Amino acid sequence: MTGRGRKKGEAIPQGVVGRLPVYFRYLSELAALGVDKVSSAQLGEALDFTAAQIRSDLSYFGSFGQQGYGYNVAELLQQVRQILGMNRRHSLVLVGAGNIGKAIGSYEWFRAEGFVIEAIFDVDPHLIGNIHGGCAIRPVSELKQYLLKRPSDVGIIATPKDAAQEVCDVFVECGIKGIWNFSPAQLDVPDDVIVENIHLTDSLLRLAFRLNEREQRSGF
Amino acid sequence: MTGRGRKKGEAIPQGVVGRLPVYFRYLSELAALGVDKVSSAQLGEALDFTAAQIRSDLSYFGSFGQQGYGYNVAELLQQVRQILGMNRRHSLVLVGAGNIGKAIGSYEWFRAEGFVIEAIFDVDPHLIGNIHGGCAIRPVSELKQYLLKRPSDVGIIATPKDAAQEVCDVFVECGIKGIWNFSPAQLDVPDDVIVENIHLTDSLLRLAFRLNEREQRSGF
DNA sequence: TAGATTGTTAATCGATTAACAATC
DNA sequence: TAGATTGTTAATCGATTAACAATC
Repeated sequence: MTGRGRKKGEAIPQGVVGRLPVYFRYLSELAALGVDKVSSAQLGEALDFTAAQIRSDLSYFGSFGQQGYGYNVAELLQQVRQILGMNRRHSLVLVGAGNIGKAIGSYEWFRAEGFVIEAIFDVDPHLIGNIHGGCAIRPVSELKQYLLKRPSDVGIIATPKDAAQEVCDVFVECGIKGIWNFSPAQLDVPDDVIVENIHLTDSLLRLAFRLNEREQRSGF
Repeated sequence: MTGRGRKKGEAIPQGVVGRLPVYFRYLSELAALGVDKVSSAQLGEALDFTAAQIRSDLSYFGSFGQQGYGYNVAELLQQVRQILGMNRRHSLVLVGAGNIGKAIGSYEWFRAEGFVIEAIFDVDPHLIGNIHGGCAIRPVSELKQYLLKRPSDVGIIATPKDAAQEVCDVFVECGIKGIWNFSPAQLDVPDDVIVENIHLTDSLLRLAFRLNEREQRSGF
């Protein structure tokens, strides 16, 4: 029931962390379709991983399958949820109510999974007071004061690059430990603060690189 | 001048591809600040990589530095641009004019770097004809016919999950070789088509996982 | 020249995979 | 029971790093 118990305390490799949400996403789909069992071989086939890798990944956290049967979809999904820390509510604050901010703020899935945006901030005086996803937009000058009264789990940065580090500093000062950064800035934070970046430009450039590589390969 | 020439033809490892845009981003910053030289040690310090890794990454593509000096920023930036395939124009079509679509469409940096959105499509009849970033929004029913007349390098999927595969299939059918996917769908494409995903939910879940892990470590 | 830093090799480290005993 | 599939070990593979000769 404990799986790879000997590894307790060891950090989980990046690769594993990266695949867990993929497992979650696919198991959710299977559950929604009413599928009730799945084997590591089937998961691997669908997600383009090897079966061994999936079993090895899961074994960092426990033993969730049954020999000769595979995994119960609902149960494994619940376990993955647990592993990802989804079984508690997370409070988020969002800074930046431009297009990206609005996109994030209106993603219903987040709220449904317990990631609740509690407040939205922006510098633009024209936006202040507007309601978005049930939240009034507040002036960013009040961010610090707000956070000191109502601590938050995650701070979202959806500002232009130039404002990003400044906002980040306020987050850190107010005790936020998780930052979700949509700006192209490379944020500087203390060791105990976790930053997850969505760098759109990096993503597009990786695509451009691979397109280019592909052309060289076939083109001539 | 050729660097690791012996490796010609070998595929470039994922890790290297992932770091190239980071180099590009930082070199752009240095160039904007007027810095004219940089060593692998300084790059490593700033970006949290080892100096050896940076030199090793670059050596896949050539020899761009000088012993005892380091790298000329402007020159290395130009080389990285070249490596990433940024020295040519890319045409993009965008499907989905919701918040995310609008965010992408209004990102000036893309256009400035030669990634030009040529057309925007949506299903919503209310949006048809609206101008966004210089583009009229067209009905998605015309997507195929449009692409057959005006081939495009990259197709962007900014639709809800349910429409994603369908749009993807049209892209593939019309010869698009690069797909930038913002939907949570796991797209099914032929081997010669490159998909670059921006999975917001995966990103948030990685953050949640690491926050959770952090708490276990320190919390008790 | 002396000092600095590259590009590359060899050594190390870590992640993936194949194989299989355990067992449902 | 026979067949299937797990969790885990050992082998393999690949990526990172340390070290250094080359040289600006």
